[in-house]
Amino acid sequence: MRNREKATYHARREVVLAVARDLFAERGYRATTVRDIADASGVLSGSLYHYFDSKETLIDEILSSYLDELILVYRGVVAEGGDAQSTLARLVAGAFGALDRHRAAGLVLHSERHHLDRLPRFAHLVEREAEIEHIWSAVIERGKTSGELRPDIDGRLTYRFVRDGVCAAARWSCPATELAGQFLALLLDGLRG
Amino acid sequence: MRNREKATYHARREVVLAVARDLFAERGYRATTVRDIADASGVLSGSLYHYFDSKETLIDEILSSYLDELILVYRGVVAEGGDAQSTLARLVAGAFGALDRHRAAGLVLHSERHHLDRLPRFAHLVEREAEIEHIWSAVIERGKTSGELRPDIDGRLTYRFVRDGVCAAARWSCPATELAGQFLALLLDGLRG
Amino acid sequence: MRNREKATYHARREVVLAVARDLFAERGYRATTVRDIADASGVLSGSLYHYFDSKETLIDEILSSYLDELILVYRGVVAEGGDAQSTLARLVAGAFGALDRHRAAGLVLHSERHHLDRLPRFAHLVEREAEIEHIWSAVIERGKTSGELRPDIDGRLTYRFVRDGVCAAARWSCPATELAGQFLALLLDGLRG
Amino acid sequence: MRNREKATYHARREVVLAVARDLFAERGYRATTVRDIADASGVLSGSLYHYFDSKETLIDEILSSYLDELILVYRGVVAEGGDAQSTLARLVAGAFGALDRHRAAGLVLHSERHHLDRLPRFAHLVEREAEIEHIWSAVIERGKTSGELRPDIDGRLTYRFVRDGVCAAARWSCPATELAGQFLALLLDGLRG
DNA sequence: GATGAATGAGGATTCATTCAT
DNA sequence: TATGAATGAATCCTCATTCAT
Repeated sequence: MRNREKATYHARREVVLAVARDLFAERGYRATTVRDIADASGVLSGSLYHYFDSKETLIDEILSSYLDELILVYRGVVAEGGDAQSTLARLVAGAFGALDRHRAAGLVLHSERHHLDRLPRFAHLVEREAEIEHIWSAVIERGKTSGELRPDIDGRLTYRFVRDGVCAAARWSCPATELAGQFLALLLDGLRG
Repeated sequence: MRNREKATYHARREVVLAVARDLFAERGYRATTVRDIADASGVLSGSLYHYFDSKETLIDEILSSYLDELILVYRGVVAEGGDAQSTLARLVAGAFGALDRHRAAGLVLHSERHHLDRLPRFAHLVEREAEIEHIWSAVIERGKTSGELRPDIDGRLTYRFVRDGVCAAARWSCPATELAGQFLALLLDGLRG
Repeated sequence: MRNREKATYHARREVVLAVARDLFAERGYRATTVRDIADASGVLSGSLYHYFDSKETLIDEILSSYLDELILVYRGVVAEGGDAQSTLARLVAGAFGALDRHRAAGLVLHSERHHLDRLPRFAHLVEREAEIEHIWSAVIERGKTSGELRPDIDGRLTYRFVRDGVCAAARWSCPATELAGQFLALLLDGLRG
Repeated sequence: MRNREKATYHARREVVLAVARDLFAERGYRATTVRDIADASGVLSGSLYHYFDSKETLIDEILSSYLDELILVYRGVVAEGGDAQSTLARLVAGAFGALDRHRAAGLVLHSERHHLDRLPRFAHLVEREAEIEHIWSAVIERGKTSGELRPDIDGRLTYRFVRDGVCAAARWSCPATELAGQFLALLLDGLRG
């Protein structure tokens, strides 16, 4: 039956994707071979190409779905309104929440962003990250203008610290909410409190 | 003359090392081939092996000299004494100072630490990083005990944020001292100031 | 069909193995390149790695199957019982029989045993050869005790002469049974008869 | 002074030759690199080429001096006359005596004869070995004709067993005279005595 | 003579991808 | 749709030999 076939196809595609996610997270994108993924998925390497055009398509889907969610969440946070501080709080919470659901993507992005960014294939990653950076920077700059946040700290720089700190956190085994809490505390009030 | 030859050898070795540093920084360790380095150094690939046993030796030397300096600097900072806040200030300054002189090492460590850590060849990196982590954690914990620093933030987690933030900063084109200043301000007092 | 595919795979694997056997026999193990084997097998060099993990695996399989058969044959001979002389006769016959079916293995072992024995990968060869040496020595020593064989000749030394003589014989174009006959006559009664 | 220089040159040449002998014996010809020899000789690799045209020249000299001596000894033995048995006894003694002074040559010849024989460069080895084989065969055939030796054993085959047995013996740590004695006893009267 | 850096062809191995079945 | 053998370019590394100094 047509539907059953479609469902099967989709189910297997998801299995492969999930396996790839795990392996990329564990070993890194480049260190994981297509055959590794096929073996761990219970299919043969040739069959992978029924589901995905290439290894790049695979990681692209993993990364894109992370960035898509991230952008969606961030846009939602900003749309909700509120002062800069509470917005930042919700951005941080959103960041760790998304990371929790896309650990592999966070890890790969953290480890291999530089490498991937050089490939034309992944130009759209750069664009998406630029939008994210813009959202954060805008919030911070608004806080500086309103006097909520100190004026002597660069928004873009701060975002970068945040971005890398969040991704790095994917490597640590610690509940997302706890990480988010500590991170926010540090970000807003610093070690001196 | 003997001395001249030695000097030439050393000079060319340094050229190769510098070229490797640049390429590793730009493209990443794995994405840079031995031939890339040879080409850019103006020698044939086989000639590289006069200077370095292997590609791993090359990156090892780059990373080790960074971590060696880092440990030296950090030990000096701690030995100088002072309260936790001033110690942290000097640790941050030291971190950015060392990074400035070892940009490639910082970048590689940031991007490929996960991959390198899995190779037995680089077990010593893990050890060295553990010592560094210990130094930082101890300072933070001391500050918490003395009341200088807030007690609700985990020292090890904080160090990890710092470590990744600093390494990530190697990718940004911004003077080290400015980065250090912003970073320290953020670390101690947070965005709210 | 599944079976057909398996059969094809196996058949081609055997082709590669046979080609490797011939080339190793003709040129020696080290002097034969993986590409030589691939070319002579009608595949590309990369394809060899579907069938064999490495060049070492290839020679290992060739040598192991020889030694396995040799040990099986020798154990059978000893289990059959009989006096020392008749046992020796059957050992010699068995040696030349196995050599006839594993000429390449005999040649490689003869020419490159010293080299291979130094590689950890081939430690098991040493063990297997030790067992073979033990079987032969035991038979000779038993003959000396029973008075069938002269007491002034060292069993281990004799076995070594036999081993190298047999392997060397693989290089000569002469029917195995004739070789075995001449060899046994020489071994038991010497040139003087 | 001219003589002094010549003497020095000759002395160093001998050192290199001796070192090469030892390394070839220990590791085999192909497994020993020119640099290994240079290092162990206390010269630099480039300097080796003042003394020897090539690695092949080096092994050639080692092998040739062995075969030269062997031929000289064998010719002397035959020229001395005597019956076939005593001639054989002196041939065996001569073989082990020469082997004792040229262990490396014996080992290399044993392990890599097949490989070297394929190179045009070493065609003369084949010729020299043919002469040696001729000498031995002639003695054995003479013994068969005179009735001293049994007529059913092929002379050439016997010589081959001897040749390989002797070379193989170079690998065993056992005094040459003892080896010669055991070998001769086995050769003439066999295990049955 | 002596040096030792430089050469460059050639070695084994890997792996994303293709395609006939 | 699924298979899995085949591809072939690319990778790191080796080493006998040369040659400017």
